Amino acid sequence: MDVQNKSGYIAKANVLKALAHPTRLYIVEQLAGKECCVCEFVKTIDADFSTISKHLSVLKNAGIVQDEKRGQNVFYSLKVPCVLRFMDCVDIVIKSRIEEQMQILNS
Amino acid sequence: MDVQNKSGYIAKANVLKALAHPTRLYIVEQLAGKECCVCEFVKTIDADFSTISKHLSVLKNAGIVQDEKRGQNVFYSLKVPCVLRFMDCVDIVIKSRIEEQMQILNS
DNA sequence: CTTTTATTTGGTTAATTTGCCAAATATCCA
DNA sequence: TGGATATTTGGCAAATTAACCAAATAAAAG
Repeated sequence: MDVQNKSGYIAKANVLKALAHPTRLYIVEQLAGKECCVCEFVKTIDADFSTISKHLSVLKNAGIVQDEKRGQNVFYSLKVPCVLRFMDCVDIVIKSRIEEQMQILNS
Repeated sequence: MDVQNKSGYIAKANVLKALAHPTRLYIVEQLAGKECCVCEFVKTIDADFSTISKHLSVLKNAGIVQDEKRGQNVFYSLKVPCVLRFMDCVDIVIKSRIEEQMQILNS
């Protein structure tokens, strides 16, 4: 890994790091195709609202979501919808792991 | 996020977490289409070989790569090649962030 | 203009991750 | 067998991340 590429890998890793949290994955999935108000996440996620706000800001800083204030509320939406495609591949990884476990059990 | 889905999100996040490190991203890219010996990573990555070995084991435990010992060497290969598709979308996120910076500068 | 509601920010502590060193393992070669 | 090479594992200290509480900010309603 030569020096000029190193910062590139750091930048890429930071994007993935922003997604690599159960609550943030949930948020991103909820944002598939629609925008959501912070207030909705506060209702459905079992965590302090300040914690939820910080998760949203991690996603925003990573460039994955964008926000817009309207009245008292802040609405978040996906800025780069291709992140939703990650989920399919992640599911394949998990399924492949489960199949492996099954094979071990049946042998 | 109801309770039955919670562990699903944790599992998915763990897969992404395994990818969310510059060194591990580099490793995964190197494994695109070919297998690599640990010894090659030891040559090209500027870190202790024990550190590299641990990164490989993180990827292995996540189910992303597999290993095979042949003689003195251990060869790693991608088990779930679809992870390579992540890179394209990550690049889009980063590009979109850069374009945004440009617009701010030009306004 | 004071109060209420929605959200963000600051600060602290606990948990997790990372990287190095040293030691253990395993294979190969003399 | 004994030594050299390749890789993994254990352990520890430093760095990063996460969660909560309390306080700050901002818009809306009374």
